[in-house]
Amino acid sequence: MNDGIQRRTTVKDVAEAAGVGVATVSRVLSGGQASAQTREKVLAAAARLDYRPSALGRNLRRRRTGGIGLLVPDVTDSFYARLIDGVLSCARSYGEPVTVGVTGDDPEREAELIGTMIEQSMDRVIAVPSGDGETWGPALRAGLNLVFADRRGRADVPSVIADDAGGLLTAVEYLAGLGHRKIAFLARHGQAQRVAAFSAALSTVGLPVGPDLVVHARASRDSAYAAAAGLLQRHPDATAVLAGGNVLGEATVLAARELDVRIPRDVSLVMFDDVPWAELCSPPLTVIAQPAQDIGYRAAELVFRQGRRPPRVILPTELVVRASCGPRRRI
Amino acid sequence: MNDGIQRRTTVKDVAEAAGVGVATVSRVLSGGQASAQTREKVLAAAARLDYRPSALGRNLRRRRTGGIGLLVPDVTDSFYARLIDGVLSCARSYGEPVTVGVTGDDPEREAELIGTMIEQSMDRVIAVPSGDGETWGPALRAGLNLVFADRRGRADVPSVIADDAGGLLTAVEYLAGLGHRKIAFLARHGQAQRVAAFSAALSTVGLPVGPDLVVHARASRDSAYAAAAGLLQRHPDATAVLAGGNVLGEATVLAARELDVRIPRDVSLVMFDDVPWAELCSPPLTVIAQPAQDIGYRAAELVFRQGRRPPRVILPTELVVRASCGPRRRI
DNA sequence: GTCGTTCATGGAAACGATTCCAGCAGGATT
DNA sequence: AATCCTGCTGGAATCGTTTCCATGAACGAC
Repeated sequence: MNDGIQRRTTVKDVAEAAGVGVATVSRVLSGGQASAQTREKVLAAAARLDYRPSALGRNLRRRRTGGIGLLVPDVTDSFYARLIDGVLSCARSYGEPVTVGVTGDDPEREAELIGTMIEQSMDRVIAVPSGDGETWGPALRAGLNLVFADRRGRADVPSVIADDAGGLLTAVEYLAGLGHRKIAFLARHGQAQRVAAFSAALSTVGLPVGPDLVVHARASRDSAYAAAAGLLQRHPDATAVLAGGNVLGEATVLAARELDVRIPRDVSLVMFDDVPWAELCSPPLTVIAQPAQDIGYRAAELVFRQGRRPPRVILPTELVVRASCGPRRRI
Repeated sequence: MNDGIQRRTTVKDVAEAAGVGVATVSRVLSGGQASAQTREKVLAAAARLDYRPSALGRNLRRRRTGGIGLLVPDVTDSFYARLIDGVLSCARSYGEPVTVGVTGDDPEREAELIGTMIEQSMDRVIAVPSGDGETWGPALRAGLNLVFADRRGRADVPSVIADDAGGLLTAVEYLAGLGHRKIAFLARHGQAQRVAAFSAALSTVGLPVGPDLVVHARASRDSAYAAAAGLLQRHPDATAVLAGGNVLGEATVLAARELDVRIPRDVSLVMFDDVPWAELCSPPLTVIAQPAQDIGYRAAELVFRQGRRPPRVILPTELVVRASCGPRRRI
């Protein structure tokens, strides 16, 4: 029984076994020119020794890791989980590893993770940015290939996002059509853009825009619950709630039950992001579906693309009507 | 404006700027011995140049990447998402990056990913193993530090798992107490161990054990749905269903609705894994809660631990009774 | 027959860090 | 005063790969 740890077989070993120089081995293995005879010898030796080139050596020489870094606020959130899945699925076809970091929507933690990425010489990074533009300065200066997903952080970085504005407008029109005049928005920090789209949608349908109808929560479930409960209690005149994400939607349903606010009789609810359980929920939730996986996949495609890239990719959203909205309640 | 890409500042630059040798710089920065005066000079120069040691150089020299690899069947599954979160949270305190791969419960893909890990010189890997023992041979021979999570793949690898057997026994006792005699188990591939525990639980309570009451599904949601629907149709005499995971539970609820099988009137359901939506579901689901995040965290702790490690860590599960189980229906 | 061109090949440098080892200064001990 | 020891320091080797460059052979053209 041999349970000793083997020394790694290197290109040198293969060269020796095949009776050629190391340069030739490297050339054959990376598809360079070589005579058929040598090629065969090298390949045979490599197979015999079960040789695997060390990514470390290669990366050091090339001064970059092919791999890609991925920064999301929360892996537990189904939306980001699907986004990650999309990125992984694209990266797999390139055979490149993906390193995942969780920012928790905290710019400081984000900056920390960016530092790690730079240390690792990651040259491709996909991120759902939480920090302001300047957090990303060092990353850009280090020359890494950056793509934002789900949010557009700064104008000079390409981004792949869902058509928030379109989805929100459809949802607001739908709610307005049901007679709702006071619609609240439960947002997550970092969704400034979505909040702006909400206001724009309100004024498009001719509803008054007030900042007091926007409530913010942090990334955690606890914070979401607190914000949702606060919203329902402090705004008894709001007859409809738009939840900015599935965690917020979940929190709203829970808080409503706790406070004995019935959906959709007392308050209507539209949630951003279609998740499997939205249909299982009681009542089934009307949602603005987002192509989370596609966002991840497209962002990965972009980050692998060498040449010039489109500054922005916008993917469509869709309002899926189920049973969580009804006519405005009588006060 | 300088938007040119900077050359990386190396230990050599710092040495030059501080007027010392490279060895001294390295020593100061990694906490070795140095006089207070030199230390200060080096630190100042490093700060001035915004020096960040390259992980590539370090890793090549050390012949290992500190980072950890993490292999799960599916990031979209809330259970594994939470497990990942636990691993990330522990890894963060060590400042080490985590590379995530998706196996899809496919041994072949798993072997492929193991290859990538070895190429990357990852020396720590946490995995939810899908392949048979021999898939992991190369990894062990390469000397990497391996810990299994959620499933125990082979005896010579430490594992962190939930107390499946205990949870199942409690659930089966509960269902038997409600009068159920024919309990079906909807399992995922790779859950052989859980299936065995199910059989054991049945015989403990004195119910007949038949392999026909166990139905298998693959990792995808589609496969889960098909399996659930098949189970409900082909086993009309089964009055209770145990779903081996949250995706399977979700599929069972959907299939039941589609087939007009009412829960819990027609069939009782217990699902493995407590997810936030279990409470929102109609009816709220009785579940066997698993500490998914803890499993990940503990596995990460283990993989970082240098010395000898316990061969197995078993974390408790808990039956959370909600409203998806009722007395045996009359046929 | 000689020259120029093409092609395969191998040695050596480079990437950026860590670490071994030798050198050297300065103080304590005999 | 000679010796030893301790503590700092810097040069050089090393990790495993890629790639530049020089060398040599083969071959066609003049």
